[in-house]
Amino acid sequence: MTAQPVPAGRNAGAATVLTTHIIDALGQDITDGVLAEGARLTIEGLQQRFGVSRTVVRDCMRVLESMHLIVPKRRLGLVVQAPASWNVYDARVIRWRLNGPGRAGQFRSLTHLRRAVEPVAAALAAEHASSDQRLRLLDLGRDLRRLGENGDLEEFLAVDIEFHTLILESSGNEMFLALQGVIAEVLSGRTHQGLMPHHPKEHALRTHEQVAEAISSGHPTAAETGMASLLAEVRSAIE
Amino acid sequence: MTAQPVPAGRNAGAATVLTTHIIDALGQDITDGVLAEGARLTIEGLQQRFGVSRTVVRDCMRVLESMHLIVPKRRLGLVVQAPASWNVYDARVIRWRLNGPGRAGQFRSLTHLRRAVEPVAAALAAEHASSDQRLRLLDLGRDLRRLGENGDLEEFLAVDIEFHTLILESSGNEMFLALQGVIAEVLSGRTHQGLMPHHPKEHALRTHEQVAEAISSGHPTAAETGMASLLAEVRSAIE
DNA sequence: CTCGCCCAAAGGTGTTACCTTTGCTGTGCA
DNA sequence: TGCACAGCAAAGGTAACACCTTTGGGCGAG
Repeated sequence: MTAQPVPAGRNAGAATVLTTHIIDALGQDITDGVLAEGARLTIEGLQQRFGVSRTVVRDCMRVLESMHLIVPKRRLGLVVQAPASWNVYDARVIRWRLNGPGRAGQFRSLTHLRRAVEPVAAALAAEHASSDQRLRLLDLGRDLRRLGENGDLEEFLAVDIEFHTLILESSGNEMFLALQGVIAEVLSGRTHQGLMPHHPKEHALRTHEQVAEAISSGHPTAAETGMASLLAEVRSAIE
Repeated sequence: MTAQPVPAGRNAGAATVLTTHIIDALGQDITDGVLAEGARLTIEGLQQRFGVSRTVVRDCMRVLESMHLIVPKRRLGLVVQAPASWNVYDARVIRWRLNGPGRAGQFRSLTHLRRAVEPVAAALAAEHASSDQRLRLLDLGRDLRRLGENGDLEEFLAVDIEFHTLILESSGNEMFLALQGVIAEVLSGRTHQGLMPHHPKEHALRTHEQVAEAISSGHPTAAETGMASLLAEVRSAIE
C-alpha cells in the first residue's frame, strides 16, 4: 500500500477516520513485513507521508506501540519490533495478518488455537451452561443437520458460527469468549475459500448433534471428546 | 487509589512515566470495577485529576481505547466499556485483573486456558521441535526431578517455567508462545500462594519426564495426553 | 399550547508552535 | 591517544486555538 503523500485531507467531518487509516496502513505494512524488524520511522516522516499533524501521528503511534508493533527510541525514531513481541491476540493484528502474506500461517495458528480451546470450552459449557443455552444448543444442532442436508452453505455457516459462539459463551470463561470473533472469521474463511465439501459430511453433522446433546445433558467429557473429533477433521484439512 | 490532583509534577525527566502512570491508574480502576460500565470520564476531568496536559491525557485515552476499556463518545466523554469488550489477552489487562478483586476469576480463566493450550502445544512440539529443543527438554525433565526431590521450590519453579515455555516455543505456534508470560505468572502465583505441596508429587515429576520423552521422541499423542494429565491435577486444585 | 427551527454551550478532533530531555557523534584540547 | 564538551536529531510534553458534532433550550409560527 504505502500511501502517497495525501493532499492533506483536513478534517472533512469524518470522526476518527484519520487515525484509523494511518494505523491500518502502518499496521498492515509491519505485519506484512514491508517494514521489517528494526526498520525505523520518524514522526516527522509520517507527518509528511500522510499529510497530517504531529498530534495525529503520535496518537497512532501510541496505538501501535500498545500492540508492541513499534517501540519509540530517543534519537532513533520508532523502531519496528520483531513478530515475537507483537500482541498477536489483538483483533487488528489478526486481521492484518489475514490480509497479507502471513494469511496461511495465521490460519494455521488460529486453527490450532480452536483445536485447543473449543474442546475445553465445550467441557466447561456442559458444567456451566444455563438451561436456555442448553436448549438453544440442541436447536442449533438440529438446524445444522437440516441446513447441511439441504446444502445451503451460507445459512449453514451462519448457524455454525452461532453454535460455536454459544459454546464459548456458555463456558463462562471470558478469555474463551473473546476468541469468538476470530473463530467466526476462521469458519467463514473456510467456507468462502472452498475448503468445505459442498455438503457437510454426515460425520460432522452427527458430531455437532452429539456435542449439543452432551453439553445440554451435562456430560463434560463427552462434550470435550466430541468437540475434539469435530476439530480433528478440520485439522486434517489444513495440514 | 484514585490519585488526588497531583501538584502538576511537570516533566521531571522520567521518560514516559507520565502516561504509564495514568494508564495504569485508570486501567486498574476500570478492571477493578471502581469505574463500572457506562461510567463517564472527560479529558478535562482527567487533566485536573492527574495534573497533566491535554495531550498526555489523549495519548493515554488512545491506549485505553485500543484495549476497548473505553470508547470516546461525542458530548458524553469517554465511556467505560463492559468487561465483555475488553481485550482480555492484553498483558496489562491481565496484570490489572490479577492485582484486583478479579484475581481469582482471572486465575481460573488462565488455568482453563493452560489446560486448553498446553496439551496441543505439546503435541505440536512433538512434531516440530528442533533437536536442540528436544534435548533441552529431556534435561529440564531430569532437573525437575532432582529439584523436586530436594524440595527446592524456588529453583523448581524457575525450571518448571522454562520447561513449559520451551514447549510453547517448540510448538511453532506464535499464538501459543505469546501466552508464555501469563503462564509463567500462573505458575509463580501457584507456588507463591502455597497452592503447591511442599514436595511436588511423584506423579507430577514422572509426568513431566514422560512429556519430555514423548516430545523428544516425536510422539504427539503421548505428549498431548501426558500434558493433559499434568494439568488435570492443577485443575482439581482450583475447583 | 405545541411543534419546529435556530443558536449557544460542551466537548472531542486536529493543527501549530514551542520548550525539554535524551543520547549519539564528532571535534578539539590536554 | 583519549576524554570532554558542544551540537544536533528526535521523541516527550505543554499550550493555545480553530473546527465539527451533539444536545438542549429558547423563541416564534401555526
